[in-house]
Amino acid sequence: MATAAQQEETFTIGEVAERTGLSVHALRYYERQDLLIGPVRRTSGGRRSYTTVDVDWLRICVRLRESGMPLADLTRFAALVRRGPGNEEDRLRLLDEHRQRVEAQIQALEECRALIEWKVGVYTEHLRAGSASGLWDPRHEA
Amino acid sequence: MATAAQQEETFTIGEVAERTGLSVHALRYYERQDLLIGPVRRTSGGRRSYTTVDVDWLRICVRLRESGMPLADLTRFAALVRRGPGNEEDRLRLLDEHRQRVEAQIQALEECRALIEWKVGVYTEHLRAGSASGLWDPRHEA
DNA sequence: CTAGGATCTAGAGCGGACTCTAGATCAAGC
DNA sequence: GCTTGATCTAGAGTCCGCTCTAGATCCTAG
Repeated sequence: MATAAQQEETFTIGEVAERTGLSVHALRYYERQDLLIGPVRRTSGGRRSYTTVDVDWLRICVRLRESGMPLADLTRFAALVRRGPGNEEDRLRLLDEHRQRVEAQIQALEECRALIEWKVGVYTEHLRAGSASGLWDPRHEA
Repeated sequence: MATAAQQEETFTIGEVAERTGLSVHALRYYERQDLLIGPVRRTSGGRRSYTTVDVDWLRICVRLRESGMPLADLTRFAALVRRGPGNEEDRLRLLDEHRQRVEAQIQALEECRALIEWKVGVYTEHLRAGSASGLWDPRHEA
């Protein structure tokens, strides 16, 4: 059965590192920080054996981290998921708060981009108009 | 003369903190890191006396920092400005590199926002459809 | 059987950006 | 003159998110 086969698919820490972009160090660190949804299985020899569920979750973590969610929040979110159904409002609240932060960030970045574009324009103009003449007052520019 | 008066306008470190949103500690720190365009004047008593030029520059710094420019880059940029005309290409390059990073960041944030919105949708739907029944398998959700 | 690389644990170290402390000095109001 | 609050310096401390180390163990290929 394809379904059964898929459920059994496991990965070493190195493979997970490849698939998520995290380092093996970071993966162990994340685990210590309790931000996986379940305890990671181990092989007979004591090596970590990750499932596709773990990998998917970690990929989400990576995205959320990239967008500035602190590890502590991810840990809280993981705890909610781990606890199972019944706290969806809490999860929703966490996500929604983060969405607001993300939107604020986008806003701020766009303003900054406008500032940069304006400055780039100023410099370009200066360069075009008077590259040879040193007639600017350093006090009035930045 | 309004112009002369404006040029003479000075601020204490506390006032600059208010106007830029930086803490007085951060302001002194920034100065140690050489990211002001000129040496800050001092009053007879040894207190810092900032000019409007300083404040404007610091506001730009704040924006660039908010968008993720490292202090080290700001220091380099300040050094270029301090050195005066003749290195506009360098400044342009610095800004342009940063603009690219900002754009990449916006991109990443927007992808993340999409992910969050999707997740929020999933949860909302779950809540609407089956808040009373505990029929989800924790292994298949996050 | 053995050599190599991947993995293990516990814990130390690091880089960035501040933040805070201590002890002294300065400045404005009473 | 005195108190109170802002500022000064030098340097230590903090927080975050990893990263790296050491020394041991496991496993796969030859």
